Amino acid sequence: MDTTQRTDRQRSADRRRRELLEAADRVVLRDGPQASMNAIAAEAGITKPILYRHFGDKGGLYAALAQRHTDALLDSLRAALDAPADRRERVESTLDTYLAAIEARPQVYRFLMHPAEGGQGSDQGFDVGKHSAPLLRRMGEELAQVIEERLDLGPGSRQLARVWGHGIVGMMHAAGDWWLGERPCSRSELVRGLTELLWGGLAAVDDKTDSPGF
Amino acid sequence: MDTTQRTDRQRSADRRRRELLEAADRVVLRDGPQASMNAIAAEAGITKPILYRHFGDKGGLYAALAQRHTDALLDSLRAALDAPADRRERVESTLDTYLAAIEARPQVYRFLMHPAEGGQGSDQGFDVGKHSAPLLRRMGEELAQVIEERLDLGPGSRQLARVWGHGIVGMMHAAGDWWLGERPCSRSELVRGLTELLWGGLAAVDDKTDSPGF
DNA sequence: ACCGGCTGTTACTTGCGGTAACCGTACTGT
DNA sequence: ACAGTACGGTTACCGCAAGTAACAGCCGGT
Repeated sequence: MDTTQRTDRQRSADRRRRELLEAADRVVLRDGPQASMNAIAAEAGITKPILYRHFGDKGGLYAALAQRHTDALLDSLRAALDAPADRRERVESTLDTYLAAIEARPQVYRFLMHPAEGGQGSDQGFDVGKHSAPLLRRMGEELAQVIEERLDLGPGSRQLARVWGHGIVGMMHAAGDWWLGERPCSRSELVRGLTELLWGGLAAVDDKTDSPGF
Repeated sequence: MDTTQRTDRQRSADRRRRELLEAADRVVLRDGPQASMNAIAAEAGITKPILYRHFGDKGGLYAALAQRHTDALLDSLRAALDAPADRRERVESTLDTYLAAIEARPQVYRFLMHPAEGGQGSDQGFDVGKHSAPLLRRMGEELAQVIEERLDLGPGSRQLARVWGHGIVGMMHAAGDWWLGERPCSRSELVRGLTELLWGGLAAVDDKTDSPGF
Protein backbone atom coordinates (compact mmCIF):
# COMPACT_ATOMS: atom_id res chain seq x y z
CA MET A 1 0.00 0.00 0.00
CA ASP A 2 0.99 3.53 -0.84
CA THR A 3 4.68 2.83 -1.18
CA THR A 4 4.87 5.93 -3.34
CA GLN A 5 3.66 8.02 -0.49
CA ARG A 6 6.13 6.51 1.87
CA THR A 7 8.84 7.18 -0.63
CA ASP A 8 7.73 10.76 -0.87
CA ARG A 9 7.87 11.14 2.86
CA GLN A 10 11.21 9.47 2.90
CA ARG A 11 12.56 11.78 0.26
CA SER A 12 11.30 14.85 1.97
CA ALA A 13 12.78 13.66 5.25
CA ASP A 14 16.07 12.97 3.56
CA ARG A 15 16.12 16.39 1.99
CA ARG A 16 15.35 17.96 5.32
CA ARG A 17 18.07 15.91 6.91
CA ARG A 18 20.54 17.10 4.35
CA GLU A 19 19.52 20.70 4.89
CA LEU A 20 19.97 20.31 8.59
CA LEU A 21 23.37 18.77 8.08
CA GLU A 22 24.41 21.65 5.89
CA ALA A 23 23.31 24.11 8.52
CA ALA A 24 25.13 22.15 11.19
CA ASP A 25 28.13 22.14 8.97
CA ARG A 26 28.13 25.90 8.66
CA VAL A 27 27.85 26.35 12.41
CA VAL A 28 30.53 23.84 13.24
CA LEU A 29 32.75 25.45 10.69
CA ARG A 30 32.16 28.79 12.37
CA ASP A 31 32.07 27.90 16.05
CA GLY A 32 34.14 24.76 16.21
CA PRO A 33 33.17 21.46 17.74
CA GLN A 34 31.56 23.05 20.76
CA ALA A 35 28.72 24.41 18.68
CA SER A 36 25.52 24.08 20.65
CA MET A 37 22.39 22.37 19.45
CA ASN A 38 20.56 25.64 19.90
CA ALA A 39 22.96 27.41 17.59
CA ILE A 40 22.66 24.72 14.97
CA ALA A 41 18.89 24.75 15.16
CA ALA A 42 18.85 28.52 14.86
CA GLU A 43 21.11 28.39 11.84
CA ALA A 44 18.75 25.91 10.24
CA GLY A 45 15.86 28.24 11.01
CA ILE A 46 14.15 25.81 13.36
CA THR A 47 14.34 24.72 16.98
CA LYS A 48 16.02 22.03 18.95
CA PRO A 49 13.45 19.23 19.18
CA ILE A 50 13.48 18.84 15.43
CA LEU A 51 17.16 18.16 15.49
CA TYR A 52 16.57 15.56 18.14
CA ARG A 53 13.80 13.98 16.12
CA HIS A 54 16.15 13.64 13.19
CA PHE A 55 19.36 12.64 14.86
CA GLY A 56 18.45 11.25 18.24
CA ASP A 57 21.05 13.09 20.21
CA LYS A 58 24.09 15.24 19.75
CA GLY A 59 26.25 12.23 19.17
CA GLY A 60 23.98 11.18 16.36
CA LEU A 61 24.16 14.51 14.65
CA TYR A 62 27.89 14.66 15.04
CA ALA A 63 28.27 11.14 13.78
CA ALA A 64 26.24 11.93 10.69
CA LEU A 65 28.19 15.11 10.13
CA ALA A 66 31.48 13.37 10.65
CA GLN A 67 30.62 10.62 8.26
CA ARG A 68 30.02 13.03 5.40
CA HIS A 69 33.41 14.59 5.78
CA THR A 70 35.11 11.35 6.52
CA ASP A 71 33.69 9.80 3.42
CA ALA A 72 34.76 12.74 1.32
CA LEU A 73 38.27 12.73 2.71
CA LEU A 74 38.62 9.00 2.36
CA ASP A 75 37.55 9.25 -1.24
CA SER A 76 40.28 11.69 -2.11
CA LEU A 77 42.81 9.67 -0.16
CA ARG A 78 41.83 6.54 -2.02
CA ALA A 79 42.30 8.39 -5.28
CA ALA A 80 45.83 9.36 -4.31
CA LEU A 81 46.53 5.87 -3.05
CA ASP A 82 45.33 4.22 -6.22
CA ALA A 83 47.05 6.53 -8.67
CA PRO A 84 49.20 4.84 -11.32
CA ALA A 85 52.59 5.80 -9.97
CA ASP A 86 55.33 4.11 -8.03
CA ARG A 87 54.98 3.46 -4.38
CA ARG A 88 56.93 6.34 -3.05
CA GLU A 89 55.12 8.82 -5.24
CA ARG A 90 51.80 7.46 -4.10
CA VAL A 91 52.85 7.79 -0.49
CA GLU A 92 53.89 11.37 -1.02
CA SER A 93 50.76 12.20 -2.86
CA THR A 94 48.58 10.65 -0.20
CA LEU A 95 50.32 12.52 2.57
CA ASP A 96 50.01 15.72 0.60
CA THR A 97 46.33 15.16 -0.04
CA TYR A 98 45.66 14.68 3.62
CA LEU A 99 47.68 17.68 4.66
CA ALA A 100 46.09 19.86 2.03
CA ALA A 101 42.68 18.87 3.32
CA ILE A 102 43.39 19.71 6.93
CA GLU A 103 45.09 22.89 5.87
CA ALA A 104 42.13 24.00 3.82
CA ARG A 105 39.52 23.41 6.51
CA PRO A 106 41.12 23.20 9.91
CA GLN A 107 37.84 23.62 11.73
CA VAL A 108 36.35 20.62 10.06
CA TYR A 109 39.49 18.71 10.74
CA ARG A 110 39.43 19.57 14.40
CA PHE A 111 35.81 18.61 14.61
CA LEU A 112 36.48 15.25 13.06
CA MET A 113 39.23 14.50 15.51
CA HIS A 114 37.28 15.36 18.65
CA PRO A 115 33.74 14.26 18.05
CA ALA A 116 31.40 13.16 20.81
CA GLU A 117 33.14 13.38 24.16
CA GLY A 118 31.34 12.70 27.37
CA GLY A 119 27.62 13.21 27.25
CA GLN A 120 26.74 14.32 30.74
CA GLY A 121 23.04 13.62 30.60
CA SER A 122 22.57 9.92 30.42
CA ASP A 123 25.29 7.42 29.80
CA GLN A 124 27.93 6.78 32.35
CA GLY A 125 29.64 3.89 30.70
CA PHE A 126 33.02 5.22 29.71
CA ASP A 127 34.20 2.30 27.77
CA VAL A 128 37.90 2.03 27.42
CA GLY A 129 38.56 1.35 23.82
CA LYS A 130 36.85 3.16 20.97
CA HIS A 131 38.13 6.51 22.20
CA SER A 132 39.96 8.00 19.37
CA ALA A 133 38.31 9.63 16.44
CA PRO A 134 36.56 7.24 14.09
CA LEU A 135 38.27 9.01 11.24
CA LEU A 136 41.64 7.79 12.41
CA ARG A 137 40.41 4.26 12.73
CA ARG A 138 38.80 4.27 9.35
CA MET A 139 41.85 5.70 7.67
CA GLY A 140 43.99 3.14 9.44
CA GLU A 141 41.85 0.23 8.35
CA GLU A 142 41.64 1.55 4.83
CA LEU A 143 45.35 1.91 4.55
CA ALA A 144 45.87 -1.49 6.12
CA GLN A 145 43.71 -3.00 3.45
CA VAL A 146 45.61 -1.34 0.65
CA ILE A 147 48.90 -2.39 2.19
CA GLU A 148 47.82 -5.96 2.60
CA GLU A 149 46.49 -6.35 -0.90
CA ARG A 150 49.39 -4.64 -2.59
CA LEU A 151 52.47 -5.63 -0.66
CA ASP A 152 53.95 -8.98 0.02
CA LEU A 153 54.44 -9.07 3.76
CA GLY A 154 54.89 -12.77 4.20
CA PRO A 155 53.22 -14.69 7.03
CA GLY A 156 51.08 -12.79 9.47
CA SER A 157 50.57 -10.21 6.82
CA ARG A 158 47.12 -9.29 8.01
CA GLN A 159 48.23 -8.21 11.45
CA LEU A 160 51.33 -6.54 10.21
CA ALA A 161 49.42 -4.59 7.59
CA ARG A 162 47.05 -3.29 10.21
CA VAL A 163 49.85 -2.30 12.52
CA TRP A 164 51.50 -0.44 9.70
CA GLY A 165 48.27 1.11 8.53
CA HIS A 166 47.37 2.54 11.89
CA GLY A 167 50.94 3.51 12.57
CA ILE A 168 51.35 5.41 9.35
CA VAL A 169 48.02 7.13 9.72
CA GLY A 170 48.95 8.15 13.23
CA MET A 171 52.24 9.51 12.03
CA MET A 172 50.50 11.54 9.39
CA HIS A 173 47.93 12.77 11.83
CA ALA A 174 50.23 13.83 14.62
CA ALA A 175 52.71 15.45 12.30
CA GLY A 176 49.87 17.23 10.53
CA ASP A 177 48.42 18.44 13.76
CA TRP A 178 51.71 19.78 14.95
CA TRP A 179 52.45 21.35 11.60
CA LEU A 180 49.05 22.99 11.44
CA GLY A 181 49.60 24.52 14.83
CA GLU A 182 53.10 25.82 14.36
CA ARG A 183 53.58 26.02 10.64
CA PRO A 184 57.29 25.41 10.99
CA CYS A 185 57.81 24.65 7.33
CA SER A 186 56.09 24.32 4.01
CA ARG A 187 53.76 21.49 3.24
CA SER A 188 56.06 19.91 0.73
CA GLU A 189 58.95 19.95 3.16
CA LEU A 190 56.83 18.17 5.68
CA VAL A 191 55.78 15.61 3.11
CA ARG A 192 59.35 14.96 2.14
CA GLY A 193 60.43 14.63 5.74
CA LEU A 194 57.74 12.12 6.55
CA THR A 195 58.34 10.12 3.42
CA GLU A 196 62.00 9.95 4.20
CA LEU A 197 61.18 8.71 7.67
CA LEU A 198 58.92 6.03 6.24
CA TRP A 199 61.58 5.07 3.78
CA GLY A 200 63.88 3.99 6.52
CA GLY A 201 65.40 7.30 7.47
CA LEU A 202 65.92 6.20 11.00
CA ALA A 203 67.94 3.19 9.99
CA ALA A 204 69.86 4.93 7.26
CA VAL A 205 71.36 7.96 8.93
CA ASP A 206 74.57 7.91 10.90
CA ASP A 207 75.14 8.71 14.50
CA LYS A 208 76.67 12.04 15.18
CA THR A 209 80.42 11.81 15.12
CA ASP A 210 80.89 12.32 18.84
CA SER A 211 78.45 9.56 19.72
CA PRO A 212 79.41 5.95 20.23
CA GLY A 213 79.06 3.99 17.06
CA PHE A 214 75.81 2.08 17.01
CA MET B 1 59.17 40.88 56.19
CA ASP B 2 57.91 37.59 57.56
CA THR B 3 59.22 35.49 54.74
CA THR B 4 59.01 32.51 57.08
CA GLN B 5 55.32 32.95 57.46
CA ARG B 6 54.82 33.24 53.76
CA THR B 7 56.84 30.11 53.29
CA ASP B 8 54.69 28.33 55.82
CA ARG B 9 51.56 29.37 54.04
CA GLN B 10 53.09 28.36 50.76
CA ARG B 11 54.01 24.97 52.06
CA SER B 12 50.63 24.35 53.53
CA ALA B 13 48.99 25.48 50.29
CA ASP B 14 51.27 23.20 48.31
CA ARG B 15 50.45 20.27 50.51
CA ARG B 16 46.78 20.97 50.14
CA ARG B 17 47.20 21.26 46.42
CA ARG B 18 48.87 17.91 46.29
CA GLU B 19 46.11 16.34 48.35
CA LEU B 20 43.53 17.79 46.03
CA LEU B 21 45.38 16.48 43.02
CA GLU B 22 45.51 13.02 44.52
CA ALA B 23 41.80 13.09 45.12
CA ALA B 24 41.18 14.33 41.60
CA ASP B 25 43.40 11.58 40.37
CA ARG B 26 41.37 8.95 42.12
CA VAL B 27 38.13 10.30 40.71
CA VAL B 28 39.42 10.65 37.18
CA LEU B 29 40.77 7.15 37.36
CA ARG B 30 37.39 5.94 38.43
CA ASP B 31 35.01 8.08 36.37
CA GLY B 32 37.11 8.96 33.37
CA PRO B 33 37.75 12.43 32.00
CA GLN B 34 34.16 13.52 32.43
CA ALA B 35 34.50 13.56 36.20
CA SER B 36 32.65 16.54 37.57
CA MET B 37 34.14 19.16 39.80
CA ASN B 38 31.56 18.31 42.39
CA ALA B 39 32.65 14.70 42.42
CA ILE B 40 36.29 15.64 42.76
CA ALA B 41 35.54 18.06 45.55
CA ALA B 42 33.49 15.43 47.33
CA GLU B 43 36.29 12.90 47.01
CA ALA B 44 38.66 15.42 48.53
CA GLY B 45 36.21 15.99 51.36
CA ILE B 46 35.59 19.64 50.49
CA THR B 47 33.44 21.68 48.15
CA LYS B 48 33.79 23.20 44.73
CA PRO B 49 34.90 26.78 45.40
CA ILE B 50 38.08 25.54 47.02
CA LEU B 51 39.02 23.69 43.89
CA TYR B 52 38.40 26.85 41.93
CA ARG B 53 40.51 28.88 44.32
CA HIS B 54 43.38 26.47 43.85
CA PHE B 55 43.18 25.78 40.15
CA GLY B 56 41.24 28.61 38.60
CA ASP B 57 38.98 26.50 36.48
CA LYS B 58 38.52 22.98 35.31
CA GLY B 59 41.14 23.41 32.65
CA GLY B 60 43.64 24.45 35.30
CA LEU B 61 42.97 21.42 37.41
CA TYR B 62 43.17 19.13 34.44
CA ALA B 63 46.37 20.76 33.28
CA ALA B 64 47.95 20.28 36.68
CA LEU B 65 46.77 16.71 36.80
CA ALA B 66 47.97 16.02 33.31
CA GLN B 67 51.38 17.45 33.99
CA ARG B 68 52.03 15.05 36.83
CA HIS B 69 51.34 12.04 34.70
CA THR B 70 53.00 13.49 31.68
CA ASP B 71 56.15 14.16 33.66
CA ALA B 72 56.14 10.65 35.03
CA LEU B 73 55.65 9.07 31.65
CA LEU B 74 58.26 11.26 30.01
CA ASP B 75 60.74 10.29 32.67
CA SER B 76 60.37 6.62 31.96
CA LEU B 77 60.51 7.23 28.24
CA ARG B 78 63.70 9.20 28.65
CA ALA B 79 65.19 6.35 30.57
CA ALA B 80 64.43 3.94 27.74
CA LEU B 81 65.69 6.41 25.19
CA ASP B 82 68.96 6.98 26.99
CA ALA B 83 69.75 3.37 27.75
CA PRO B 84 73.18 2.15 26.66
CA ALA B 85 72.11 0.00 23.76
CA ASP B 86 72.08 0.27 20.01
CA ARG B 87 69.59 2.42 18.25
CA ARG B 88 67.12 -0.21 17.28
CA GLU B 89 67.03 -1.69 20.73
CA ARG B 90 66.44 1.72 22.21
CA VAL B 91 63.57 2.32 19.82
CA GLU B 92 61.99 -0.98 20.71
CA SER B 93 62.41 -0.42 24.38
CA THR B 94 60.91 3.07 24.16
CA LEU B 95 57.91 1.84 22.25
CA ASP B 96 57.46 -0.95 24.71
CA THR B 97 57.70 1.39 27.66
CA TYR B 98 55.02 3.62 26.24
CA LEU B 99 52.72 0.76 25.39
CA ALA B 100 53.20 -0.84 28.77
CA ALA B 101 52.24 2.43 30.39
CA ILE B 102 49.03 2.89 28.47
CA GLU B 103 48.21 -0.75 28.94
CA ALA B 104 48.66 -0.54 32.67
CA ARG B 105 46.50 2.54 33.18
CA PRO B 106 44.22 3.10 30.24
CA GLN B 107 42.01 5.54 32.12
CA VAL B 108 44.90 7.81 32.84
CA TYR B 109 46.03 7.47 29.29
CA ARG B 110 42.63 8.38 27.95
CA PHE B 111 42.46 11.34 30.23
CA LEU B 112 45.80 12.59 29.06
CA MET B 113 44.79 12.40 25.44
CA HIS B 114 41.48 14.22 25.81
CA PRO B 115 42.00 16.87 28.42
CA ALA B 116 40.09 20.11 28.42
CA GLU B 117 37.55 20.06 25.60
CA GLY B 118 35.10 22.85 25.15
CA GLY B 119 34.35 24.77 28.26
CA GLN B 120 30.89 26.07 27.61
CA GLY B 121 30.76 28.73 30.25
CA SER B 122 33.06 31.51 29.32
CA ASP B 123 35.59 31.36 26.54
CA GLN B 124 34.49 31.30 22.97
CA GLY B 125 37.83 31.67 21.30
CA PHE B 126 38.42 28.28 19.75
CA ASP B 127 41.93 28.82 18.60
CA VAL B 128 43.00 26.63 15.75
CA GLY B 129 46.30 25.19 16.72
CA LYS B 130 47.07 23.80 20.15
CA HIS B 131 44.30 21.24 19.84
CA SER B 132 45.86 17.95 20.38
CA ALA B 133 46.85 16.68 23.75
CA PRO B 134 49.84 18.43 25.26
CA LEU B 135 51.29 15.05 26.03
CA LEU B 136 51.67 14.30 22.34
CA ARG B 137 53.37 17.60 21.72
CA ARG B 138 55.74 17.21 24.60
CA MET B 139 56.68 13.69 23.61
CA GLY B 140 57.19 14.86 20.06
CA GLU B 141 59.45 17.71 21.07
CA GLU B 142 61.36 15.52 23.47
CA LEU B 143 61.98 12.89 20.86
CA ALA B 144 62.90 15.55 18.32
CA GLN B 145 65.55 16.82 20.67
CA VAL B 146 67.02 13.40 21.20
CA ILE B 147 67.02 12.75 17.48
CA GLU B 148 68.68 15.99 16.68
CA GLU B 149 71.42 15.68 19.22
CA ARG B 150 72.17 12.06 18.47
CA LEU B 151 71.76 11.67 14.75
CA ASP B 152 73.53 13.33 11.90
CA LEU B 153 70.73 14.61 9.70
CA GLY B 154 72.71 17.05 7.64
CA PRO B 155 71.41 20.53 6.80
CA GLY B 156 68.00 21.52 8.06
CA SER B 157 68.42 18.99 10.79
CA ARG B 158 66.37 20.92 13.29
CA GLN B 159 63.20 20.90 11.23
CA LEU B 160 63.67 17.36 10.08
CA ALA B 161 64.23 16.14 13.60
CA ARG B 162 61.01 17.74 14.73
CA VAL B 163 59.06 16.29 11.83
CA TRP B 164 60.41 12.87 12.66
CA GLY B 165 59.87 13.33 16.36
CA HIS B 166 56.23 14.24 16.03
CA GLY B 167 55.70 11.69 13.30
CA ILE B 168 57.12 8.82 15.31
CA VAL B 169 55.24 9.82 18.42
CA GLY B 170 52.04 9.98 16.43
CA MET B 171 52.68 6.57 14.98
CA MET B 172 53.23 5.17 18.42
CA HIS B 173 50.17 6.87 19.78
CA ALA B 174 47.72 5.86 17.07
CA ALA B 175 48.96 2.32 16.91
CA GLY B 176 48.79 2.11 20.67
CA ASP B 177 45.30 3.47 20.76
CA TRP B 178 44.11 1.03 18.16
CA TRP B 179 45.89 -1.85 19.84
CA LEU B 180 44.46 -0.98 23.23
CA GLY B 181 40.98 -0.97 21.79
CA GLU B 182 41.14 -4.18 19.80
CA ARG B 183 43.99 -6.13 21.29
CA PRO B 184 44.71 -7.79 17.99
CA CYS B 185 48.11 -9.05 19.03
CA SER B 186 50.60 -9.13 21.83
CA ARG B 187 52.53 -6.09 22.87
CA SER B 188 55.83 -7.44 21.67
CA GLU B 189 54.38 -8.25 18.26
CA LEU B 190 53.15 -4.71 17.97
CA VAL B 191 56.52 -3.37 18.99
CA ARG B 192 58.26 -5.49 16.41
CA GLY B 193 55.84 -4.45 13.70
CA LEU B 194 56.28 -0.77 14.40
CA THR B 195 60.01 -1.03 14.63
CA GLU B 196 60.12 -2.82 11.34
CA LEU B 197 58.05 -0.07 9.80
CA LEU B 198 60.39 2.56 11.16
CA TRP B 199 63.33 0.59 9.88
CA GLY B 200 62.23 1.03 6.34
CA GLY B 201 59.75 -1.77 6.02
CA LEU B 202 57.74 0.13 3.48
CA ALA B 203 60.68 0.57 1.17
CA ALA B 204 62.07 -2.91 1.69
CA VAL B 205 59.15 -5.20 0.94
CA ASP B 206 58.17 -6.32 -2.52
CA ASP B 207 54.97 -5.76 -4.37
CA LYS B 208 52.65 -8.69 -4.54
CA THR B 209 53.44 -10.82 -7.53
CA ASP B 210 50.28 -9.98 -9.42
CA SER B 211 50.85 -6.26 -9.08
CA PRO B 212 52.65 -4.16 -11.62
CA GLY B 213 56.31 -3.81 -10.81
CA PHE B 214 56.94 -0.67 -8.84
C1' DA C 1 39.55 44.26 71.62
C1' DC C 2 39.76 44.85 66.72
C1' DC C 3 41.38 43.90 61.93
C1' DG C 4 43.13 41.42 57.72
C1' DG C 5 43.82 37.20 55.58
C1' DC C 6 42.95 32.29 55.06
C1' DT C 7 39.84 28.21 54.66
C1' DG C 8 35.58 26.74 54.19
C1' DT C 9 30.52 26.91 53.44
C1' DT C 10 25.70 27.63 51.22
C1' DA C 11 23.16 29.31 47.66
C1' DC C 12 22.93 31.22 43.35
C1' DT C 13 23.34 32.16 38.07
C1' DT C 14 24.00 30.73 33.46
C1' DG C 15 24.06 27.72 29.77
C1' DC C 16 23.71 23.30 27.73
C1' DG C 17 21.66 18.60 26.42
C1' DG C 18 17.45 16.52 26.28
C1' DT C 19 12.23 15.97 26.70
C1' DA C 20 7.07 16.54 27.33
C1' DA C 21 3.21 18.54 25.94
C1' DC C 22 0.92 21.25 23.00
C1' DC C 23 -0.42 23.66 18.10
C1' DG C 24 -1.52 24.10 13.15
C1' DT C 25 -2.04 22.27 8.73
C1' DA C 26 -2.61 19.43 5.02
C1' DC C 27 -3.99 15.18 3.40
C1' DT C 28 -6.87 11.02 4.18
C1' DG C 29 -11.38 8.09 4.02
C1' DT C 30 -16.39 8.03 4.41
C1' DA D 1 -18.36 18.65 3.68
C1' DC D 2 -16.24 16.83 7.87
C1' DA D 3 -13.75 14.07 11.50
C1' DG D 4 -9.30 11.82 12.03
C1' DT D 5 -4.59 11.63 11.94
C1' DA D 6 0.12 12.02 10.92
C1' DC D 7 3.67 15.26 10.73
C1' DG D 8 6.51 19.70 11.02
C1' DG D 9 6.83 22.89 14.33
C1' DT D 10 6.83 25.48 18.90
C1' DT D 11 7.06 26.79 23.96
C1' DA D 12 8.24 25.64 28.27
C1' DC D 13 10.36 22.81 31.16
C1' DC D 14 13.93 19.35 33.78
C1' DG D 15 18.47 17.95 35.26
C1' DC D 16 23.06 18.85 35.55
C1' DA D 17 27.60 20.86 35.49
C1' DA D 18 30.71 25.04 35.43
C1' DG D 19 31.58 28.85 37.72
C1' DT D 20 30.60 32.75 41.24
C1' DA D 21 28.95 35.69 45.00
C1' DA D 22 28.41 36.37 49.66
C1' DC D 23 28.78 35.01 54.00
C1' DA D 24 30.97 32.31 58.37
C1' DG D 25 34.68 30.70 61.43
C1' DC D 26 39.58 30.75 62.64
C1' DC D 27 44.05 32.58 63.14
C1' DG D 28 48.19 35.93 64.16
C1' DG D 29 49.53 40.78 64.63
C1' DT D 30 49.04 45.47 66.61
